[in-house]
Amino acid sequence: MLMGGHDHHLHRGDALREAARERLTGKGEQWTAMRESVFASLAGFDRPASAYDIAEAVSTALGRRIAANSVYRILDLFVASNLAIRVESANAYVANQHPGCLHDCIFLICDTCGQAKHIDDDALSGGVREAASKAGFEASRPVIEVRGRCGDCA
Amino acid sequence: MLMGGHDHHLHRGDALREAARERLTGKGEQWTAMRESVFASLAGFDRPASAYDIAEAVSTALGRRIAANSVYRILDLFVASNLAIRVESANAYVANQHPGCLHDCIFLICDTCGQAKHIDDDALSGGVREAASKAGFEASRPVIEVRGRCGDCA
DNA sequence: TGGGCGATGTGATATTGTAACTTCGGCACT
DNA sequence: AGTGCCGAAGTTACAATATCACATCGCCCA
Repeated sequence: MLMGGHDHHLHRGDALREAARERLTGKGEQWTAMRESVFASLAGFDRPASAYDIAEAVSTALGRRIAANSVYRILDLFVASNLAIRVESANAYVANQHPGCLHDCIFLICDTCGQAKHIDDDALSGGVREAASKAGFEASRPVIEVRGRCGDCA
Repeated sequence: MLMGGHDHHLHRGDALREAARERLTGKGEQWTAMRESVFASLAGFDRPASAYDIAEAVSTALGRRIAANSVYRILDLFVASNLAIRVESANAYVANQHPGCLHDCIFLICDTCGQAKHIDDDALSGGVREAASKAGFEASRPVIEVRGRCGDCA
């Protein structure tokens, strides 16, 4: 799972949830039961999940109906806090595996199975930022995604 | 408007429409009045336009109601034929200024004014494809977009 | 005790995207 | 001319995604 000699702060399961909690509380935000549920649900998917997917999963987990807009609120917070990343070309979200580090991530999304692989390549993303800058553009959020077919589905 | 010594096949107005027509007919597809209207409308926007924006513009231009799903059908065809490109992070479309050439384009989308600037950088997009390939992924459609603030809005 | 405030609940609605089926119009063949 | 085919476009319905406005709850604290 490790890419390109990049081995810091990669979390799973409880450790990931704990890292997320620390990250959020470190920014002065609360780590509530609802937020924990949403994060756990998001992290439990093996592919990008829509807000509605998450709403349904959380509803099942908690045994009561959670509306999508509550999930959106929390996802927006997560994205702003780098706990989650929005996959634009899939209208969906994934949990960030290393919430403490800022990266412009690159996603490889399989059109066949729907799985998304996350890679970091600071040279590439830096190049994109630089190209934007050269065009007189102040880049705040690069979106680099590749649609195609993953190795398993090839 | 020209970027990086890239000066081929850049069209505007009637010339662009003509290039689009040739491209489409060259692929064995028809260039109908409806498709021409949709293309003209799309090309007339100075920023990415949603299918509904286009449906409304075409409806006004033709004096009768055109449903969004008709526009979607045509936009899908345009995208498949490289006459238009979908801006994933904006759920919108732009006309391709040089429909004859295949590029993995890069869009700089201003969060303030909504304008999108199109740049080509084959080194960058090639790097993205290569990175995907190294990860065992068969890239069919890279999506490289940068959200931020344009020079005019800075 | 009650006022402020952030988080969440709730209902409504807007926007974006698809599906299924019908109708239209040209074209080839008879 | 009549007939059948086929792609384009029309029409209706619906699904999926996203936002808005406002009510409520719990907590801190003045």
